[in-house]
Amino acid sequence: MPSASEPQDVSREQIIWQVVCSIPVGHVASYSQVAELAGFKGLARFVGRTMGQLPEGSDVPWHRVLKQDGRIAFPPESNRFYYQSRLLTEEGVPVKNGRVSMSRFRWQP
DNA sequence: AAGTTGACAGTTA
DNA sequence: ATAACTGCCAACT
Repeated sequence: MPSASEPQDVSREQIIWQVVCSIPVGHVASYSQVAELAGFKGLARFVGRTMGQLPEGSDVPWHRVLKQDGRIAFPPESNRFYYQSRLLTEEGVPVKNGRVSMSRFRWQP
């Protein structure tokens, strides 16, 4: 029996991370896309908030999740912005001006 | 209980 | 293309 103070949406986070883990290398998805695939259509912000709770050493490819227009969600010039940009580039997804071409690299399940 | 926040998105100007 | 504004909803104060 889980303690009452434990967040009860652990399964929701699991579902979201599972969807993110299914994004193939070399492809990306938007927050809203992840939300919809996870069965939480319209909850893009919730997906973003959930991503923020990922531990640093996680296997979840969080860097493959971008805004709908292909921009990185972090503030430009920030450390995380550059980090995500680097991870994507190393995977073969070019990032120009903090942005990925969704028409080319958007994951289509 | 009420107000604020946010790794978002869509519409309008 | 950019910016302002609105809608959204769970988590947090």
